[in-house]
Amino acid sequence: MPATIRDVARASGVHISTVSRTFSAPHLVNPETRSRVLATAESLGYRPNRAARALITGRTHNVGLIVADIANPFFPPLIKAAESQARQRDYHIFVADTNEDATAEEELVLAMAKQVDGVLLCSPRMSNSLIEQCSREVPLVVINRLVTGLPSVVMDVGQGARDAIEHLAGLGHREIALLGGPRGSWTSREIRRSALLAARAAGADLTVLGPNPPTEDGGAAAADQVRRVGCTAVLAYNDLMAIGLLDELDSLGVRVPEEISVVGIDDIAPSRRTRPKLTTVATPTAAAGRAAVDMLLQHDNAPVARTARPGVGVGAVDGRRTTAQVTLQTELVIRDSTGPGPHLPADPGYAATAAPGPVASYVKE
Amino acid sequence: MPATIRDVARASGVHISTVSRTFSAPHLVNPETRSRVLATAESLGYRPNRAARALITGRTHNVGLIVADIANPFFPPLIKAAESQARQRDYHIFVADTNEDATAEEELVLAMAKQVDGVLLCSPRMSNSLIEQCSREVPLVVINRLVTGLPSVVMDVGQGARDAIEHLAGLGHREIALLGGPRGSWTSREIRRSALLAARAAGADLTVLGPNPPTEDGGAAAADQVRRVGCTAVLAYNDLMAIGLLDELDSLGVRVPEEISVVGIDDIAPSRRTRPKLTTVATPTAAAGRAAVDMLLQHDNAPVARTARPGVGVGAVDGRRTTAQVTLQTELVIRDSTGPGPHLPADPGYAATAAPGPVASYVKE
DNA sequence: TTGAAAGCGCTAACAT
DNA sequence: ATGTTAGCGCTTTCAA
Repeated sequence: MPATIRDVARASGVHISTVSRTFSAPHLVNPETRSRVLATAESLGYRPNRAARALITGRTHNVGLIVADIANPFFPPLIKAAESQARQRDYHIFVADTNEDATAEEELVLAMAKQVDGVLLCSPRMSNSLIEQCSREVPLVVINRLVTGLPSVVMDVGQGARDAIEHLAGLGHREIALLGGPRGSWTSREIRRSALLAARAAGADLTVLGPNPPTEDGGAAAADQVRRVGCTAVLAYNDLMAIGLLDELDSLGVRVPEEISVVGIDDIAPSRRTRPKLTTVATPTAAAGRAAVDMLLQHDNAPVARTARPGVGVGAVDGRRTTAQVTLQTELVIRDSTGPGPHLPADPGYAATAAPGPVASYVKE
Repeated sequence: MPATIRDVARASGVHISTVSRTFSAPHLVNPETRSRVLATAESLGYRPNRAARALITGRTHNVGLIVADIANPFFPPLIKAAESQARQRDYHIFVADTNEDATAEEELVLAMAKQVDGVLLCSPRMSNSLIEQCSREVPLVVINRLVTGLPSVVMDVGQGARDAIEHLAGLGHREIALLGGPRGSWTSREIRRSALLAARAAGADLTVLGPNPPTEDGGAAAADQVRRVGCTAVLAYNDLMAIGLLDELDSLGVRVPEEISVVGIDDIAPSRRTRPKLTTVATPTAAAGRAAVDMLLQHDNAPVARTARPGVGVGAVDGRRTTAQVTLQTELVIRDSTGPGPHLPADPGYAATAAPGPVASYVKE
């Protein structure tokens, strides 16, 4: 039986609305009264019930975060950053996992809708039109997808894929395979689009494989295919797949980077410990989490259209959300899983860059 | 402006209480009326507002989960399992991160208290008495700590530490170091207690180092100390520290397991990819997450002491929570980071077990 | 089987 | 500066 606003009012000899003001509009209450109320509240262990408050203010001070797989090492840094940013602004965060299932996404958004002020939708697999539909139920910020009309945060994987392809082409690779990601992934399409363009520009052949599940197993399963297409370099949709591929190639006795070069995308923590260490495109996931929370809450400060009394107050404030789209830079991190290919020009400059060893150009975020 | 119960009542020509019953006590409403109400609700996209419902029922259908560090690979599988289990029972889960800061724990529990039906407190660093105090504000299930009077889920790290020490002693190690975990960790104390006992029984010396931060850096930082104490084997508080130690020993040119054997605890995903592959004690983290949710919700089915009308209903139901303590088994996973020590008996049986290579006895959960 | 009415804890317009 | 009052969306007695 936690203390309510009424208990505090009684114990400090004021009306409940004075107690209410003490917490939600302190400047409207006499300093002396305020400190008295605060003192009794403290002694009773009173804390305003946010759910009750939300019922009338329309602000829950909660945020939803939907990801494909909590245990995928790509997400925890993003979740952590989002949680931290939210808490700093006194928001709590619901986390949900779709298990890579597109149909679970809509259901989760709808289930959360009434309890949150907005939802961060991470790497969605559902269609754009369904996303738009969801956004009519609850404010949405989309991460890792560009949806016109909706605020979104994406990493520039297009640039990243281009950098990766150019890196490989510069090393003398002309036959490159792209391990595509899961169906429905905007990031996967973007990588593909950009990689194809870059390969053409560099005079290299790009064979697209997939779609594949974005897991180690997915990468491992693609190893056979990779060998069959006769490429000398591979760009994977993400590090997890690249790591799986690395493992499987090792089991098959294929040497990396001597026989095949491998590049990942994301720069998750384990990628620094593979043998050879993985060359990859670092994506600023923590920054993305923070940015998404900021975008959501920025608009969340404006009072919501609510009328405590019928006939009073305005109609629906047509939330003029500036639907900003934020693109965060990526960075190619050259480690040891990429080396010279068959067409390496006799240019000592390239050879030096290609030499195995930590020639990393690395910038975090 | 989402549809409310009133909109549905109006549109289907019944009183709001009938709509309410349709959702919370369907058997009390005429089948025909029910399907009509359901149909209009569906067409209006109506979903009961859980916060409003909670206000009167006292059940939020939310659960809090507090961990030390979301990005620590130990936690994501636990979070994922807990979330999945909770959702299956139609509960949502708040996740919060303390950043390994003991003082943040209490604040987080209190901040969540009103919005959840209970909190899962993971690997707490605060004192038992503070935990008990928190448990008066909100039902608690503690994970990775035994607190008398409170339901808790622990992994049997005592057994795990013993297995590890016996494994090392059996390999002929007599000088073993224990890399202690963070201050305030029950698990760390438990490992220490059990490892000391096992070492004595096996006739080995155990040097305890620490406390250390439970991170790769913490493990790396301890490498110097490890060399100075002149041990031939190390048991680390967790895999993260073991991995950091492995890296640092490699940089220092110390060969593992030839010069020093290393054992971790947890069996997090990256431990399968270290070179050499890490011998470790597997802890069933996913099972722990599920068990904790089950324990919390099991008691949560009983109606809460609430009176919709003054004078009616019973007083406080003195929640007779069966404060069960669940202990989950651990399992030693022998990989390649442990090998023969200086006192290895000339027993071919031991030698075989100690031979490098995957002699893994591995059982997941 | 359904309707009426009270109230969960809180905020906000209005009155004083 | 404080009190009064209505009501957020919902459940739950009680009466019909």
